[in-house]
Amino acid sequence: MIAQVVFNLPVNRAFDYLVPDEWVSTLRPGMRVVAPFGKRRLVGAVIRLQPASRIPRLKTLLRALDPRPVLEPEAFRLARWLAGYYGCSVGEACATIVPSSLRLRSQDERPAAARASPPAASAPTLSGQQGEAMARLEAALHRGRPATVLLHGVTGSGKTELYLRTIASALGAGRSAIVLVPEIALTPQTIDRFRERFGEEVVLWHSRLSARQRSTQWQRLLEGRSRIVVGTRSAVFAPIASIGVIVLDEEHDPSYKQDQSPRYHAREVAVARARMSRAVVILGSATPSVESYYEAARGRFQLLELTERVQGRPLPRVEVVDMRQEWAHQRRAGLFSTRLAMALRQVVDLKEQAILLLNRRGFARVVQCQTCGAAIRCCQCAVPLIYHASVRQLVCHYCNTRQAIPETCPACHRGYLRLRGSGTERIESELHRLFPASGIGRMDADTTRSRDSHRRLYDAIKTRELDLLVGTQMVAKGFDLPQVTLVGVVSADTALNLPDFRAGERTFDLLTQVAGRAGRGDRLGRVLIQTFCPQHYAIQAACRHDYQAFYRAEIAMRRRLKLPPFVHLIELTVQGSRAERVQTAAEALKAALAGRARRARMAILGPAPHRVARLRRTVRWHLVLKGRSVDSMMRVVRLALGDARRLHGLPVLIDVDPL
DNA sequence: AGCACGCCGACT
DNA sequence: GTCGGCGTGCTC
Repeated sequence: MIAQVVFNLPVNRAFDYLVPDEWVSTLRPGMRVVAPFGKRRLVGAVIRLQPASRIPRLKTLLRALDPRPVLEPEAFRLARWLAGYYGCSVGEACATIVPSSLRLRSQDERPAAARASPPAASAPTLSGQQGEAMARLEAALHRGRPATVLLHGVTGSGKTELYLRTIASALGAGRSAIVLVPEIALTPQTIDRFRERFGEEVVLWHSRLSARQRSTQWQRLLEGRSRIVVGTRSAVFAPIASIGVIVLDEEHDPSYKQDQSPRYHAREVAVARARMSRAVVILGSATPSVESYYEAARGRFQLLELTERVQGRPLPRVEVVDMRQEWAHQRRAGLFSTRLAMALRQVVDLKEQAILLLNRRGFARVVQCQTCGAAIRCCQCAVPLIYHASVRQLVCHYCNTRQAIPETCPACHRGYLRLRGSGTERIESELHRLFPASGIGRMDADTTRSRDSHRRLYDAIKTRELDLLVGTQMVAKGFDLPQVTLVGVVSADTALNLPDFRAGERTFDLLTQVAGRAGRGDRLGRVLIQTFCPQHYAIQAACRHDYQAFYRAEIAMRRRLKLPPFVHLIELTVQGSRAERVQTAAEALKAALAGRARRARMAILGPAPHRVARLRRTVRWHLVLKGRSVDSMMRVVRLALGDARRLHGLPVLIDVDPL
């Protein structure tokens, strides 16, 4: 017998192996095996068994890793879809679904224990609006056809309660559920609510589980002891049968997109998987992605809107501080406008709490020579180094290499270096200067490196150990802090001015989320947004808590510029060590695609140097393809790149629907 | 991806 | 005359 095996390699082919006689009767497609491959031994997945092969001299499989298939036929279908849509090999797709560190512990499989659906412990009564939405969700769930529902509800409108009830209903019908959250550490409250309601039925599933934890969870799912998976994006692949519902909470969150190959989006995978299992996808958000809202507007997704807040608490008052005027009057651009400084003073005097947002870490963004104007850049990446006062070093935010600040300018050897531009560390030190008696904390990637550090900071605010918290976007998410009465956005322009067509969407989302942190207690919250572009629609709409206004302006811009959701983009990046070779390959890639561009109805933009043109000494050029159909564009890409995804010997990275 | 083979430049 | 750079091609 011959086994066709795929490997976790950028080679979209299966390889044939002889199956040792001893396991002819036990080997099944979907099991992982160890196979000799050139001089190496690799773990691969058996995709097919057949009597013969066209390959003359076959090698023999070394051993099987699994007593039973870890990839069910449904998982294979998902793997094929993943490979087809995102342009990876079937082997890479299989490895994404079943990380090979995964081991099954025991061999016996007991049938799933029949259970009564759990008691709906302390389920609050629904508002009228929630009730109507619930009826629609029930209907969608029991129709037995795949569907996607976009649940658009302002913060505090009770989306989680609807997830819980839909899942209870699915369990009652003998089906299971997957709940995706952007990040475990940032959503402890959501997870607690699932635990409270469903207890042992819930397993946590995320990429940082140890091999042991993962195998325990796997076992629980396999035995049917747990039928709800809660986890981050990789949980969309959780090995769970007869799915009834897949929830994506905060569906607009960019962390649902994987940043390494295959660069899948959990939302797209969820929709594809739901289609295969006739399940319902619930996309929940207060600020839906433009893509999802557009799908809802054209009727591909069902739209459920929750406009009322459950406890009827008013949304906070949001004010824009026009920094242009501040500049005109003060003849300087301080970190805090007069209005923000006064508001902070008031918070401190009244012994309330405030959160400050600045979406940049470090102390100074640029270290620039006063004489020749050169900024100090990373020697491996084409980006300026960021000064971190906490470690007194210059840090590259791309490759993380560090160095001390030189005495004089390394370019002209004369100039005096100046720190320009602000990050969270500078805000923190400014707060210490202004409010020496207050407890001041900082929350960013640098202070939340260790395990639990996020929770510790959160607890410190909750217990009033801290009065003022400054941080990057992570302060905008998930917190429920009743004593916070003021939220200050130090600069709304940092997100707005990114060279990215989603800048407006990011800004609206960020401002809406952070505004939701103010006034969750009895006192009315106040939000101050500092900006040099007070008229921008994203800022204006965020001030009025008006998603519709934002969406109308944004979708008009997307339509006019032919951007997603009106087209799909595919980004192709060529990398290599030698600049000329990379550029030549990128141009050759364009030429290879150009001949078929018209038939695939796609436009080719570039080639151009990548936004970060050099990363860890690797030069990068990219092309962007624009077209209505990913399938037809990917067909052309596959023809141009061949099986190995290389051009002129250089690897080409494929990013479908880049963020 | 990794590994070998092969073909041209600077060293003992 | 060899060591080693990377460009090319293959792995059942």
